[in-house]
Amino acid sequence: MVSSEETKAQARTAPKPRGRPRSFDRETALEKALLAFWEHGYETTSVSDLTRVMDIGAPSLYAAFGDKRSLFEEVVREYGTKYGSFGDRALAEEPTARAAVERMLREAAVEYTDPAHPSGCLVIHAAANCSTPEVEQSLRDRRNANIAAFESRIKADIAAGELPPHTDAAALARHTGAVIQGMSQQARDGASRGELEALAEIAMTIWPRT
Amino acid sequence: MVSSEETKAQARTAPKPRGRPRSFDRETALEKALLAFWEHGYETTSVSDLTRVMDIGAPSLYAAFGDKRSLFEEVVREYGTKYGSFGDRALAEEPTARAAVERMLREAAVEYTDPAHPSGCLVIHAAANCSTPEVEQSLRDRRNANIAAFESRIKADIAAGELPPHTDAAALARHTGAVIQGMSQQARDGASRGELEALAEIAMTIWPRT
DNA sequence: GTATTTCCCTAGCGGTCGCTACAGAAAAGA
DNA sequence: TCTTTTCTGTAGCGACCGCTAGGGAAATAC
Repeated sequence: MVSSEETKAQARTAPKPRGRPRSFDRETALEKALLAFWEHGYETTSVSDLTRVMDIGAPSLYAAFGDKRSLFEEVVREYGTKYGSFGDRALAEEPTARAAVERMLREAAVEYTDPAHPSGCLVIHAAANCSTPEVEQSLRDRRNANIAAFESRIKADIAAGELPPHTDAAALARHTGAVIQGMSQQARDGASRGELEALAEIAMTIWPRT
Repeated sequence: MVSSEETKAQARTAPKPRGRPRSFDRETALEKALLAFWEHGYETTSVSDLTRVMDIGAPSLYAAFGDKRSLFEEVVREYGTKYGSFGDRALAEEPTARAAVERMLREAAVEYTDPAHPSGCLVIHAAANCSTPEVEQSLRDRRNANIAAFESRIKADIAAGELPPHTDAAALARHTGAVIQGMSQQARDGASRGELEALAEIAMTIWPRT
C-alpha cells in the first residue's frame, strides 16, 4: 500500500523525482523532532540533538526542513493538528461554551499527563525563555488567539441566552486561559493589571460558600 | 549611617578588609543581575549580558559571586525576599485561607504587571526550558512547595471550621497554583492525570448558574 | 617609603552553537 | 553505459558560550 508520505506535487505531477531519493522518512523524522522540541523546548534542543534523534546528518536536515526555525515552525503546525486540536474540537462540537470548556479542561488533564509523549503543552512551554524573538512572538500570538477564541465562544452563548447577559465574557475567557497556562505566563504576554485583577476576582467564586 | 552591604565577618572582626576594595557596589550589581535574569531567563542571560548590565568585568563577577549558577541562586533568594514574599505574607497575616488567597491573587495581579520591573514571576519563568538540571529542579521544588503551603493552609481552615469538612483541600490548593502558574506547567512538574482532572472539575464551579 | 593583599583588565582557553562547502554515492533519464 | 540530478557524510566555518590565567593597578599594613 502506498503511504501518504509523498508530497502533493510528487503525487500529482511527477510520480518519481529525478535524482537520488532521500534515505529517511520525512514524517517520521518530523515526529522525532516534535518530541524533542516538546520535551526540551526550542533553545535547549540543539541541531546536533535533532540530528541524533532524527537519525540523519545535519545537511540532510537542512535540505529537508530549511533551518532550525523553519523545522520548529513545521513542528508547531504538526503539533497543532495532531496533539493540540482537542480545544478547537470541543469549541466546535459542544452545544455550549460551558460544556466546551469543561470538555477541553478534562481532555487537557488527560493529554498533558499522557505518558506516551512529553507532558504539558508544546506551545506554552517551548519558548518560555527564548532568545529568538520571532519564535517567541509566534507562540505568544497562538496563546493570545486561544484566549480570543474562548471569549468569542462565550459571547455567542451570551447572545443565545445560554449565559446571563451581564456575564464578563473577557474575564471568563481569561480565567479559562489561566487554568490552561497560568497567570504569570499571561502577564509576560501583555495582559494588563486590570485584566489580571478581573481574573483574580472571578477565580474566587469557586470557593465553597461558608 | 553604615549600610548593610558589609558581610557579617567584616562588620564584626575587621572594619576594613586588607587589600584593594572592590570598585562596585555588590548589592547594586546583584539587583541588575536579578532584573536581567527576570527579564530573559537563566539560559538566555549570558555571562557577557550580565557583565554588561552589571557594568563589571567577567573576573570581577566570578570573584564576587562564584559562577553563573551561584549568582543565579543568590538572585532567586533575593527575589524571594524582595519581590516574591507577598504570598507568604498573605498566608501568614490573613485570618482565613480564603482571605489569604484572595489577597495573594490580587497582589499578584499588581506585581506581575508592575512596569517598574519585568512582568510575571521569576521562579516560574526563568527555567521553563532550562538545560541545567540542578537549576530546573531547584525552581521546580520551590513551585511545588508553594502548592504544598496552600494545601496545609486550607487544611488548617477546614480543621478550624472555616471551610466545610468535605472540602478537597488538595484540589483547591492545586487550583490556586494553576491560577498562578498554569496547568501545563504543573504537568511538567509531575502532577498526575487524576490531580489535574480534579483541578479541572473544581475550576468549572466558577461559572454562573444558568 | 616598602611589602602585602586584593581587585581589575586584557586576552584567550576549550567547547558548543547554527550552519554549510565539498566530494562521493545513489538514483533517474538518455 | 553515461550523464544528470539529488542526497549523504566528513569536516570545519565563524561566533558565542562559561570561565580563567596572568600582569599591572590600587588599596592597606608596616
